[in-house]
Amino acid sequence: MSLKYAVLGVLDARSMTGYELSQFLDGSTGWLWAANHSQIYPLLGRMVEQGLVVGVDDARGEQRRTTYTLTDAGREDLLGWVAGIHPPGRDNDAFALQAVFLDMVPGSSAAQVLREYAHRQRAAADLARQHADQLAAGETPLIRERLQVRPTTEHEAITRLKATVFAGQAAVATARAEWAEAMLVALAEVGRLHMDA
Amino acid sequence: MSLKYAVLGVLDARSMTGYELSQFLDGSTGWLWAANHSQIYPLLGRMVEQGLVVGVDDARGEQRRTTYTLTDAGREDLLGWVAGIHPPGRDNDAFALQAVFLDMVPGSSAAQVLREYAHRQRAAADLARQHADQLAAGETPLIRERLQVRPTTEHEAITRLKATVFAGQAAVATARAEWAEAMLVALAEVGRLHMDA
DNA sequence: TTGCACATGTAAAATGTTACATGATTAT
DNA sequence: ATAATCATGTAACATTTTACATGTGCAA
Repeated sequence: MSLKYAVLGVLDARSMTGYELSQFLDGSTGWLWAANHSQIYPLLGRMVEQGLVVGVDDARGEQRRTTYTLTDAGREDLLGWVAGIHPPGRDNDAFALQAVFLDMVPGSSAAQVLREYAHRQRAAADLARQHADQLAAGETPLIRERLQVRPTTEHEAITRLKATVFAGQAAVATARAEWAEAMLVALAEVGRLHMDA
Repeated sequence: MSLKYAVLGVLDARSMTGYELSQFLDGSTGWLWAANHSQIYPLLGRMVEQGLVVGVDDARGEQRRTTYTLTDAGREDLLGWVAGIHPPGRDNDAFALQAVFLDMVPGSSAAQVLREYAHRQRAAADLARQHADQLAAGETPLIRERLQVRPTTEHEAITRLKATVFAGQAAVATARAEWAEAMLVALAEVGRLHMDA
């Protein structure tokens, strides 16, 4: 269900083609929801059927393409979801699972796993912090479009709230990195559980 | 793939029936991987075929049941996975997605969503902290069985590492709760974005 | 005797990933 | 010309959730 609202939420800022949407959601942008284009194209079709978006054929030369725009019904659906309280999704964490068995393997392997994870989480935290800063400066690809339809008096509040979301993501990623680093410290202090040689 | 290793990892501590396993993984225990019994029974069948576990028929009266035990091949598979570095899984976070659109709805709704989330994360953090404490005291359902097959000199190191895993989970959940609380503060400071009346 | 815990499965649907497939446009 | 980017889809597979389905053992 969340993918649907990720799409509606992006289209609320501005109309896009399926291709633009799939780039936005392809994971490399560090945005909040990642999905493949193979999920997005069929979903857009279903959403058109449901009247949540309209697709306007907008060919450039021979290159066919469709630009999707949020309808009032789509916006209503989005607002209902955003205001609602939803049951928590699964929070299965593959790293935690691996970490709890790390005492079974040589200390050098365990340390490698932990360092790699910590490194990735630090990188994720940096990305999120950058995003928060860009948002606060009004430099993200969508924030200007979003603000255009809102009263100027609200602009500061809106950017502040959105920036807090990404700052929070950064804080969580940092907590995760510190977690792995705490395990590295524990590993070093107690000495190698298994001889490496 | 992770479910497979969650099962192997539990069976490494002690043999269990499918029912016991599915209770262990049913989410209410606050363990690291949750799954339904409808996933576990077929998986156990496949794992028997692959020689990772053996199932011993162990009927109690007329009540049929099968107890599964890790094989050497199963343990080897587990150790290989634990020592390896794996690509990060999806970290799509439905709360973050909802949070970034919270400026679109009345402040009272937004505040409710944030309070509910913060409350849940505090509860999750408490559970993880409790688990860490129980682990350190050797009181979790599996830690004693696990330690039985390990030299006494390693016991402290093993429990310390495992406790750190759950302490880390608690820290991450706390970071998430603080995230939501930071958004509540931002919401209050900038005033209601929408009039509630 | 009724309900709960034990015990094991299958089926259908939703969701997500990887691979396959095609063609147009633009920059080098 | 040729490679990268734009643009849109389908197919196969894996994973997860929800529902359906059955039967035993035990305690109130």
